[in-house]
Amino acid sequence: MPVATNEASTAERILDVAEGLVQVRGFNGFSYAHVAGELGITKASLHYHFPGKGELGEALIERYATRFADALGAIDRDALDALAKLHAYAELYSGVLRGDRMCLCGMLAAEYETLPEAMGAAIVRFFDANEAWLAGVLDAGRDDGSLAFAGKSSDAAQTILAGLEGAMLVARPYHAPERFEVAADRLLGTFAAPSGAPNRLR
Amino acid sequence: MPVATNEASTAERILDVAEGLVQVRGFNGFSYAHVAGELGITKASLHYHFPGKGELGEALIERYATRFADALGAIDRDALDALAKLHAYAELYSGVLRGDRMCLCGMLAAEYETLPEAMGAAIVRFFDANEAWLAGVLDAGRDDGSLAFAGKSSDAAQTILAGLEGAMLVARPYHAPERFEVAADRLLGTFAAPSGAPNRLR
DNA sequence: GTCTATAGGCAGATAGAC
DNA sequence: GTCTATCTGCCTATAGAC
Repeated sequence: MPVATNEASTAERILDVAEGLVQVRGFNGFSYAHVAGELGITKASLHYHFPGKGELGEALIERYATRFADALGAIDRDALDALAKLHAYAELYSGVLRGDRMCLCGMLAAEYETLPEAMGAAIVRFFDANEAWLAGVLDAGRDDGSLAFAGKSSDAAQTILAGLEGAMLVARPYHAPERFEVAADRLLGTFAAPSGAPNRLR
Repeated sequence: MPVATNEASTAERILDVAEGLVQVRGFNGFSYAHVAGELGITKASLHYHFPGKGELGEALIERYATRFADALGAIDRDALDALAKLHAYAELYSGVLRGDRMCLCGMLAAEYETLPEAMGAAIVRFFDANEAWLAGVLDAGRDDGSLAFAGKSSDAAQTILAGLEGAMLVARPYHAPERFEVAADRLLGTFAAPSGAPNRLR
């Protein structure tokens, strides 16, 4: 069992730097030289930890998806009402954008056609997991009357995911995170029940 | 004055091929070699028409924006009601996606941080023009009662643009254009006036 | 685990012949 | 306008010493 320490492992630090680079510049816009330079090690050392760029990319998505799933679990544990959960979800994106970054998987979705198959599959799994969580929140909210919307919750979940990813995408060229907030609030506002309070009769 | 002909000029054919490559693979995912190969000419010839990749990129956005503006003008001339105009606007995106392409400027927005300044500025102008047109349609629709929404029309326009760009971005990894339709219809549905008919009292 | 050294390929770009 | 030939630089990746 490894001893607990404040120092992150080299592999973790590589992932940290690479993650930032991909979220800002894209998978085709960063290189081993970028990562090695920022870490003060050589390109050859990177290949010891991640044999190729594809494997590094897979590890990046894997870790990002796990961290995201943990954040969704934390939102669930806070026992907020459905609308507050949706806003907490949007706040996750907001934090990413304030770091001048795009969602990792949103960025990779743009480059999808140039990526190794394994990375593409991992991206789809990330979106699926997010939509499943959103659909659960939407169903619960409609059941207790705190949310109001027509149609399938899975369709609504797709709309929310797409809206938030798009809001990040468009906000970045403006260097204006508030553009994201405006679009996110509007989007989520369309799901609030008219009364504003849960309907206790259902 | 040049004689009219069915043959596109070499510069135009370069733009055609490069446009497709950027919309599928991104600006950092295509090369002069790709374009030259598909056209059956050499890389050196490309440099005669476009001195550098940056200039080619600028020309790409310029032409794309002009074509988009023309399409918006055509929608205006069809004298549809506001909601129909919004759906016609979404249909523009739909057509791009059915060609397995991302919106050119949506793709470039992801890569924004790696692009020459002139390209970045042109991308912002594209988004600005789209939002201005959308805001005009939204204002007109609210005035004649065919649309209903709260807040500033410019904020609503941002939400629509972001939602459609995001819906394209997320739909592509699924190779499922219908995912776009679902999100787009839901998004635009939130702007329809409750009665469905124009309010003649305003 | 990290290094030096290097391979082999592809990138964007230029000079100059035709 | 398009070509051949070439340059320089960066890319991913590997071999092998320490």
